[in-house]
Amino acid sequence: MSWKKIVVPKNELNLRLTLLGGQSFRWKEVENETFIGVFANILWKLKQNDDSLLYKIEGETNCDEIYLKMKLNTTKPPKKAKSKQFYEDVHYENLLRCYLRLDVNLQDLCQKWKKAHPHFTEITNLTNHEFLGVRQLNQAVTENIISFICSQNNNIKRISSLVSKFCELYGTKIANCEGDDWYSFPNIADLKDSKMEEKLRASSFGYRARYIAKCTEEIKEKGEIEWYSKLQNLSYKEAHAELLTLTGIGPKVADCICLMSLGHLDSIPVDTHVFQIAKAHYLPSLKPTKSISSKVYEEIKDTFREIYGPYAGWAQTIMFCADLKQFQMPKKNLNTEEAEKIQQKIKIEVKITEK
DNA sequence: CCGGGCCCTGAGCT
DNA sequence: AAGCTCAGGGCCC
Repeated sequence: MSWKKIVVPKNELNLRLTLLGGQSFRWKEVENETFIGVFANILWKLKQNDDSLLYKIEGETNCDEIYLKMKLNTTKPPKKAKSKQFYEDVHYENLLRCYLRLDVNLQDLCQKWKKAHPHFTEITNLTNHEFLGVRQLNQAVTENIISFICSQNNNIKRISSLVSKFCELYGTKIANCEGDDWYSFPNIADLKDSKMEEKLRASSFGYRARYIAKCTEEIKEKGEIEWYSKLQNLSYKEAHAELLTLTGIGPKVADCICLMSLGHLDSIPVDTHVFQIAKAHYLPSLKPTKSISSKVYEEIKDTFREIYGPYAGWAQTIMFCADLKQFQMPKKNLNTEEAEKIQQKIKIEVKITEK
């Protein structure tokens, strides 16, 4: 298959930050500006040029029906297609549009957010606007849950290795590409394994092994897709409360799941990092503590929601990404003169946006 | 409610 | 070189 394209201006999409910024842990940069990874049981290669997103299918197993049903409200791609090729292209393009939420106009949202609070203007200017292209991915629920159980007390690099280990253990091999074997992310039905906890411990999941083993069992009992669909249709608050009943899922991970795979885009995952951002720019009265109390947690969520509105979670993802160490501009490159110029520019823009 | 100790692991620092 | 802290938390008391 050759490269196919979807027209998307560059300011609507920053592929690297979107795929590698800690939302999903399944993407890898294989060569300059080309990314490879799996969703919906399909192995994708993605890259960008000036006005388009380019994609190429490197392999697939049976398409993930749960993903299709939950996200596109169908179990099969449409059959009216003129030819097989046409039918496939429409199918893949729809999936990719869905995964990247290309139906949402991000530039419009960013304009609103800039007006909503000077901090948003500040980070986008300081980082040369590249973070405005960070999109909120629409991920598979099971993958999202397990990935973020792995994320606790952990860093992106190790989370990625745990997630890919999990797929090797329980997923189906899709293809070998660029020297790596790529596997599907298993659904709950693929996880019939009474020895899961000890296997995961042996693969260095640590105490998360027990959480994953219990949690997946609990999801099975709740009915997996029926339960997921219910969570999608509930209000954010109700869905969040339901998720807290699962072993290994606390307030922060529940918010990640609401935001990243259940379509509750006003959900704000508050971790230590977001706490720091909140303290620095929104709630200076916050006192530094070792753990975030539920009262403070709610206060931070409410504050962001009030300022940024129904897509507040997406705004938070952009702020989080801009704050991630691995994406920060090296400060050495900015001499004081340049830094001052930028500061001046921000002040002017802030004044404009305040009006 | 709140705060603290504990849980696994590996990287980075001292 | 061993020991420390820290990293997108959660559970239990």
